Amino acid sequence: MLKIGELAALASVSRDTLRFYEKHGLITPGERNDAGYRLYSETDVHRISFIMGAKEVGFTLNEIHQLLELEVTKDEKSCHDIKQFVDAKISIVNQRLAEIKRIKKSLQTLSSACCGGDEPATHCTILEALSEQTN
Amino acid sequence: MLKIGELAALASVSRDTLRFYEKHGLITPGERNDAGYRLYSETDVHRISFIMGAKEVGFTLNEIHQLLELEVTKDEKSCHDIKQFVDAKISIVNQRLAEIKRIKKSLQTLSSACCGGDEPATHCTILEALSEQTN
DNA sequence: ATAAACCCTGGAGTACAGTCTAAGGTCAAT
DNA sequence: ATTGACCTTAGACTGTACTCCAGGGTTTAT
Ligand SMILES: [Zn+2]
Ligand SMILES: [Zn+2]
Ligand SMILES: [Zn+2]
Ligand SMILES: [Zn+2]
Repeated sequence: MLKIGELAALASVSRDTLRFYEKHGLITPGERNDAGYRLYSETDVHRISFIMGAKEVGFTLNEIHQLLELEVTKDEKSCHDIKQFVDAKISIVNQRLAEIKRIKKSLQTLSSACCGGDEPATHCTILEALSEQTN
Repeated sequence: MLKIGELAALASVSRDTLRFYEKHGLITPGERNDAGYRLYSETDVHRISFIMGAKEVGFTLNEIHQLLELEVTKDEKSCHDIKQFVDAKISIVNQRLAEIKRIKKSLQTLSSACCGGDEPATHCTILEALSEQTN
C-alpha cells in the first residue's frame, strides 16, 4: 500500500493531480489509514499507469473516463467496441489536424507575400490581407 | 456611426463578444450617445475586420493584441517586423502540428494492432498498450 | 522535544474565448 | 400607454487540466 506521495513519485505526477483525478472519478482509492491518509493498492497503480498511457496518446480526461469504463468491464466488451472508440478519437484528431494545416497554409501564404524589407510597413501585404473580409 | 447590434450583425459576432474585445483592449470605441450607447466609427469597423481576419488564420486574442499594435504604428515598423511576427506564429503552429501528428500515429498504431473482433476484450492489445509504462 | 516532511480539506486561481444572467434604461411602433 | 427590441453594467458560468493556498493534523528523524 502506497501513500499519495509515493504513488506521485512513482507516476511522476503531483499529489494534487492524484487528488484531482480522484475528485473527477478517475481513481478511487478505497482505503485510508488511521490518520485518514489515502492508501493505494496495486490496482490503483495500474489504473494510474493506464491514465498516463491514455494521456500520452492524446485522450482527454473525459475520454479517459470512458476508456476506464471499457477497461473495467472489458469482459463484457469486445475488441470491436474498444477499436471503435479509438477510431472515433482518430477522426477527431484528423479534424484538428486539418484545421491546423489550414492555418499553417494561410500563415505561409501571408508570410511569403510580404517583402520582409526594412522600409515602413505602411504597404505591408500581411496587414492588408488581415483586414480583408473573408465572409 | 453604428450601434453595437449593427456592428455585431455586420461582423457576424455577438454583442457580448464586442464588449469582451473592448474590455480586453482590442477595440476602443470612443463615442457614446446621450443614452450611453456605444457608437462605432469606420475605423472601428476596420479594426473588427482586422481582428476577424487574424482569428481566421489562427492568431490568439493575445497575439492579435500585439498585431494591432504593429498595425496602428505601422509607419514606424518595417515589413521585416511584421513578417517576423507571422513566422514566429508559424513555428508555434508547426509544434502543434508535430504533436498532433505524433498523437495520430500513436492512435493508428493502437487501432491497427487490435483485431476489432466480437470476442470479449480481455485480450485487447489497445487496453494492454495503454497501461504500459512509457517512462 | 522539536523541526522537517508528509498528509488532510475546501476553495481560489490560471489561461482561453467567450456566453449568460440579472436588473435596469431607451427607443420605435401600435 | 405599453409591448418588444435594443442598450447598459457587473459579475457568474462554461470546459480543460491542473496548481496553489490556508489552516489544520501526523510521522519521522535528530
Ligand atoms: Zn514590404
Ligand atoms: Zn510586409
Ligand atoms: Zn481482439
Ligand atoms: Zn482489441
